[in-house]
Amino acid sequence: MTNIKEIAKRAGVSPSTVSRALSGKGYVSEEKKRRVLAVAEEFDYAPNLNALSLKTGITRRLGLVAPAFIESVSLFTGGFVRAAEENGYTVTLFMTGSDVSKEVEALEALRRKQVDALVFVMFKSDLSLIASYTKYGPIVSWQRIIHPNIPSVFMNQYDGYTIALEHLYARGYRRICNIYGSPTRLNTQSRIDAFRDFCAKYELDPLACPSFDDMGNPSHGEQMVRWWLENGQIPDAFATTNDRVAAGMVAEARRLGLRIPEDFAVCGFDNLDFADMLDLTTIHYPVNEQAGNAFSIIRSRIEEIELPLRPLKFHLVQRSTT
Amino acid sequence: MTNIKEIAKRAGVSPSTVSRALSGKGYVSEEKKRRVLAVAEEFDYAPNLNALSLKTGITRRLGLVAPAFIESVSLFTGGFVRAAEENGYTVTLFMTGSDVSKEVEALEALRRKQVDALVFVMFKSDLSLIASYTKYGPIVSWQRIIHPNIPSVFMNQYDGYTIALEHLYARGYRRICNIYGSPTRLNTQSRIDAFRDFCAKYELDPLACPSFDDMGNPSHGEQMVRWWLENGQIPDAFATTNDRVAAGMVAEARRLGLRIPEDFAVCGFDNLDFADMLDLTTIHYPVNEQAGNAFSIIRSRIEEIELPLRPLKFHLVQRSTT
DNA sequence: TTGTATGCGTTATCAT
DNA sequence: ATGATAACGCATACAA
Repeated sequence: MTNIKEIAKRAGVSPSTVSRALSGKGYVSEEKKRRVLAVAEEFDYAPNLNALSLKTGITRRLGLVAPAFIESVSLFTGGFVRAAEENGYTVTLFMTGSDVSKEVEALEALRRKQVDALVFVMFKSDLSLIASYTKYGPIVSWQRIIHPNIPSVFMNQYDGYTIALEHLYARGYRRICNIYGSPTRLNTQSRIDAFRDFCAKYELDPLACPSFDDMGNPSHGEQMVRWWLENGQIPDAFATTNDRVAAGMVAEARRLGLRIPEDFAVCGFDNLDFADMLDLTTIHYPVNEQAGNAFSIIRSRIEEIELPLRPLKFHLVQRSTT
Repeated sequence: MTNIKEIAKRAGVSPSTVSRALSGKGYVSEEKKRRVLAVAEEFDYAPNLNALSLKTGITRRLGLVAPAFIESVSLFTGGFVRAAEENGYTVTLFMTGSDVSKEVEALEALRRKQVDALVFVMFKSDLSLIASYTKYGPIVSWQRIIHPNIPSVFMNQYDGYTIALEHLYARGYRRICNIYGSPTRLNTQSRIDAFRDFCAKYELDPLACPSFDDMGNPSHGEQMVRWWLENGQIPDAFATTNDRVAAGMVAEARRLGLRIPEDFAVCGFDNLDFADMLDLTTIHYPVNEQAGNAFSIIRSRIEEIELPLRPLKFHLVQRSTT
């Protein structure tokens, strides 16, 4: 509504003086400063951020790109928004539904200067496509990738998965069945490596139980329980790709009258909210801290400063399913 | 980087012709249009949205204000973002942690034209404070309030709660204990009314069991189970304020070796994701649709058009806890 | 159909 | 210490 020129007229000074008085940059006499501030107050002045963005080329807005706002994505979003707001940035959402064309829209928003930088929580586009937009602003990824221009705040799940396996071993389980996620993900490969090394260490047969790929939903967990019943009930423990699969197993086992951990143990991964409600043993994945690091990387690039990253560690949360 | 003036020079036309060619508004010959488009493509032209916002006074950005991004808030956010993006709007997040000063920051963002409108998912500020910002743009609320300038997309929970009570009655429960949320919320009052009318209809004594106020977390649910054990085990069913409290009850009952629904029944409210995993009977609350309506109200005000709102209905989701 | 000129609100540069 | 002026990138009223 009311702009700097208006305030200048009312206060009997020039627009530049008003600008200086309000921003605190540059010289301005105490008397005029007081007058300007009073007039600005009186006429309900508020700076127009679009003009500022145009002038400076900086929006202090960051884009967050995710397929949907469920569970761990929400957790990441919360952590990222908190870090951003603490430092005077604002976060704009881009929800893709795993649709590549929507991902491009987010990239275009960066190109058109709607945001200063982007964080991709999860994506499907070719890495090279995303990388071609880094010339418009910093881009970081949560999803584990390796690219010279796109830092990723991933954690190597080798360590976390090893914690799960060691825990199961310590509890006496020897016939462990692995339920993996997407085989194309680097994290899946890390888990496979962890299991191989674990078996070698304790001289277990890695092929004693079959493994399963591409699991991720509660329904997959339910499926696994039925598989267990119908195929000799061999495994005495399941190490799962995430808490959702584990939750599906727990729910289905209960419906079928099976007892956990007596019939078989289940270990989740992530430690989402509902893991507590289901009393699920799981591996805590510090999503909040990863989000904070994602922001720090972005900020350090935008403001050209060095910022420390918080070290990240998995840990076991033991509950009643093991 | 490259702007309209630059393209104009390269294409041998005036900036306004470029503007017209790119926007499709106004007359421009086919030949020049082709030339301009080719040059724009070649020089990687992208319009600067900040300049556009400054010029037009419209950002096509909406602010969403919420305390944190957990559970039903995430659900609402997802629905709102989807609706917004489908219509060419973008959503910026303001996370308040229930801190009033953070809510003011969101209001200020509206005043400073960083966003065109705001939706308050939940808030603590005085309604009059929020209302004083409606002169800067539309503001709508999910939280149930009544104010002439701030539409709310609430649903009257009288209906939903009645569905829960009728279901419990039909399943044979007669000693129903109400676990309410914050007593200052209008929705709590609606539920109290629903229970009163329900008791009258079936000639039940409304005071047969005590009611509880201000519950909301799983820990409150755990507390309720212990209360039940220590105080004569009177109620045969609990109608809870939300799924989180219900989940706490289910988890604690399991730990204590109680059987649900034999020892007592539990009915949740909301039908969040984990309700399915816990096999919780609950009342489905169409959050997505409410978010869509919130967006429609905002859009109708911004674009000054009439938009229909989707009718909303609760329904029962019967699972194994009743 | 096209081009010129102006303004959106702000800040930075440069005189004064 | 202060003010005039230009510039950020775009759209549009108006003239041609």
